[in-house]
Amino acid sequence: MERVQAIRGMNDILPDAVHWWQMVERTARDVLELYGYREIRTPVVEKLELFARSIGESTDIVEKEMYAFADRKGQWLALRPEATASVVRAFIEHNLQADPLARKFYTIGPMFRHERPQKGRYRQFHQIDAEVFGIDDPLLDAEVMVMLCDFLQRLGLQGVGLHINSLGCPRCRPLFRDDLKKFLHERSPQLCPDCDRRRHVNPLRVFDCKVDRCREALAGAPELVRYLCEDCARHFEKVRAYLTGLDVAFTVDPRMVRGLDYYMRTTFEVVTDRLGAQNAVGGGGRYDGLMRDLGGPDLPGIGFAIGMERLILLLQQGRSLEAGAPDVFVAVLGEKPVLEAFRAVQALRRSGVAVEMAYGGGSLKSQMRRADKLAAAHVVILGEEELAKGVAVVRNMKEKSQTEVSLSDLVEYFKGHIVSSRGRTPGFGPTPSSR
RNA sequence: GUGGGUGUAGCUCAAUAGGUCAGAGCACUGGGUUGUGGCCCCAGAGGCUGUCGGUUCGAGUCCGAUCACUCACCCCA
Repeated sequence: MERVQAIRGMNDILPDAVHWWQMVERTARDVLELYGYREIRTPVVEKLELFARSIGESTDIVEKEMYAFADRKGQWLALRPEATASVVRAFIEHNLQADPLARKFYTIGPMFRHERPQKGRYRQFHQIDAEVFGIDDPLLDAEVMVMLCDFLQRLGLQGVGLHINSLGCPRCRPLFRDDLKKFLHERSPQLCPDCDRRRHVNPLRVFDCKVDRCREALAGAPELVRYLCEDCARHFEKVRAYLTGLDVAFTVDPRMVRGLDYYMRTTFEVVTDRLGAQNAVGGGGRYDGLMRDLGGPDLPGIGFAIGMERLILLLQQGRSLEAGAPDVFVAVLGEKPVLEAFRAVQALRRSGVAVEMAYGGGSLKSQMRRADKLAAAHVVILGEEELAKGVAVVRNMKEKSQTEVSLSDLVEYFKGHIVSSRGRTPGFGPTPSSR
């Protein structure tokens, strides 16, 4: 029989990996809510037009990477390739500007892009996405980046850098664009075919080109920073000053351009050199004209997205997350203690201790083996002798020590002895709970 | 979308120049064992060698296609 397989580039996340996802999501929610962000959930499918208008008709995402299709009534829809457009759409649609609490949003979920799969790049991938509307103070730009760094640090992520740039605004960018076009026109013969095409549709993107020939040809090209209008220049300056003031390390990368048309002024990326070609772990920027362009109020906006697959790939390079192992394994010897053992197991579970037991009994040896395979931290042994005395033998598997504990004190005992709790990452220090 | 590499049990890998070739280790299940695990011993389960087609008396081994994975381009999170 031929078997049905998952779609190319769309992956199952198996139980072994799910712990990482939960840990990352939990940390993200903790941090985001600390900064005043509230969760919003929008549909995975939207009208195609929404993305065409926001991301840009001539971007690669819209031109050749979207999962677009007509539904049964012939309406053009698309699987969302990113989250910003949907969040902005929802904000406009529900008139959220009337709600003073509705300024900072986050959403976590799957995005879809039809690209050739590669390490850290999949057709269904997941993003943690944050958006803020209605504030144009550069203080916010800095805060957004500080939060991003805080989050990554909380996860213990190593080897990443923050790159920032300013793309100017509709007032100053056209000047630069024109000069750049002129420059590219002159250098046209030296450019690779891709760039020669790009210089017409989206000239800024030639800066992204990795072909040596192009990079050489670009030497002496006009630099965006020099074209920034007074407002943009001051804005950018303040962003940098705030970041420096908060001891956030960053690099100004004048050649960093983003692939979505809506970005302006501040843009930033968190990059790594440990993921091969997919070096961006997270990225975002300001998009002050977007909400107006989508038919809403003229409110500024800024946001970023983090690629969860990439993030988890990086985290897994560093260390292993021990999860799924029970804190305690209860071994029962003989028939009589079974009920008492079951009651103890339940009491422990209800107090937050993860407990497993041997179904079907068996020799102590076989139960110990079972406990070992499950990597239980402690084994509680309850046999007829112990039952008669009202105690249980508690063995610490790591230290190979054991003591007798009164059955009524078991819960108390483990509250003080559980070291590894679910979902925590060893070595990172405890993840503070939000409550 | 373009180019390179790979594809044998859950995992890591064997299988002389096409000819008992479908194997091993780990993991898994049961037992050795009615009171102290990780070792050891025994047994068991698990693959129509990614799939389809071709060459051949005969293909895991050669050829083609296809699918998947992977790396790079491209793109971006």
